[in-house]
Amino acid sequence: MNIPETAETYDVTQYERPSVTVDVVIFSILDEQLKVLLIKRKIWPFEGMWAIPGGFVKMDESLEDAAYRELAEETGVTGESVYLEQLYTFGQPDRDPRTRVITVTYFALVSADKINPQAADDADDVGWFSVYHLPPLAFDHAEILNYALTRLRYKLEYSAVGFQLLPEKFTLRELQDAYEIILGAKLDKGNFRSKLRKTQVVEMVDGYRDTGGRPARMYSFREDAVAEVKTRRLFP
Amino acid sequence: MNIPETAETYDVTQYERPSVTVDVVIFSILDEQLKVLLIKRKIWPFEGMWAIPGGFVKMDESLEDAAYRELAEETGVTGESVYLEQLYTFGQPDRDPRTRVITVTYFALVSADKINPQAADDADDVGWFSVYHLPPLAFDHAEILNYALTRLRYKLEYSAVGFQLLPEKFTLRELQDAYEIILGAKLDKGNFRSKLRKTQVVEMVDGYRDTGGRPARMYSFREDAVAEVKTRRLFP
DNA sequence: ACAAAAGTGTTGAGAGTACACCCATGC
DNA sequence: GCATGGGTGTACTCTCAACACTTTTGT
Repeated sequence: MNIPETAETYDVTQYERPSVTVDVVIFSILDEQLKVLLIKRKIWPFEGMWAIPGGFVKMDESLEDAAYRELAEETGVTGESVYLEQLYTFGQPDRDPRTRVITVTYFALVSADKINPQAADDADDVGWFSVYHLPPLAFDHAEILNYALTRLRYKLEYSAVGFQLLPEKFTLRELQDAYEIILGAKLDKGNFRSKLRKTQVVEMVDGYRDTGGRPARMYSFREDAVAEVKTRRLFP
Repeated sequence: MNIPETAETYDVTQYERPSVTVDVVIFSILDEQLKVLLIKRKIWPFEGMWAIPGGFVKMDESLEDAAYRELAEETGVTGESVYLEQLYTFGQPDRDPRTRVITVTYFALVSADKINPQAADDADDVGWFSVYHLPPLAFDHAEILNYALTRLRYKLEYSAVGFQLLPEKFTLRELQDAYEIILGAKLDKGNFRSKLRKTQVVEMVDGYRDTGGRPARMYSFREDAVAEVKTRRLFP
């Protein structure tokens, strides 16, 4: 071709097109561990290996709709009761041996009590894995998962997305446990609670949870709360 | 079709594919203002309107390579002397009237002294616009630009990307000016400098710049510096 | 000497952190 | 009573932010 390389001068429909998929890294807290949902591939390539759930974007659906669709197909969770955020787009030319596939990845936080396991076609082919004990993954999915985990931890530190992993009502200890599980570090109980009070992101609701000792008050997340903290500036 | 909706069971090559483009929001500081590079469209749709530079992703190049290519085509700037970061992927089904086009957007920071204007084909069709006085933009490019600006400001507050907008050697006043221009706020000279000293991201180099008063020492960015600040946590 | 811009120091308020202490329940 | 876990308070340290001050040049 001796037409200048300014793309826009071509007929857009003539271009060779890559495939586009949406992959969703679904996190939840199960058995006191941060887990991620994986599905076992049944076909070539990477047959029999575990992979992040995903699928092709339909021509008339938005990327976000496609992500919600994948989420619903695998967990049975629908609507706005989940946190869903676009993560990154991976597009190395050789990441899929079949053809050029560009994948737009999302990450989702789902509370364990909302998951509907029978939604998935076949139990044997769907599994929740601890993020610390992952099987070998298909494609570049290990890289994607690693990226998602980094983002989750980062996000957790300056916003209140952690609540999305808990049921409607929870105790402060349960909330702190969730944070400790994800961050992989112990937090100070007193400081955790005092800051929580100052930010006013939770409110006390009726009911107590029986534990080994004194019963714990139940709390719920305040929808109207400003759930972001002012970021510490590098330069003042 | 009565095959289950699990995408992977189909032949991947049979799927109808969207077009994929890469758009690059290129920022620089010119005339003491934060400016963005736009190009005037010559063809339908949005003929004659200004747009963010971009083009189709070739089948054998990575997304990042495509972004670097666009950057080089419009500014003449090549290699690692620019800051380039993936921003977000926009894919509303109706964002381009011609066909389904999914665009992976990047944002770039280029120092004014590196820009090579004659690289662009035609001067009339390329322009630097203040981010505060933008013309109407094609497609959803206003939304993209707005998103890029938010990210730039955000990024600036907790990392040292601001240096990418300055020449190799600069005075601390020039650095502070750059920050003030982008953030749209006055900063305290003393605090700016003392924090800069603590973070050790710049080092004094030979030479002085003549100003109205006492000559200013020249500084340069330290490549080995840790240019990220610990983010303030929502919960301790 | 004075203006102009570079460059440094001080100080009070508020955030971060470690840790100790009190409270309510079951056995 | 005592073990267990819930819940609060205190005191020290460090960062943040406003502002005053000193230094070096040109005219």
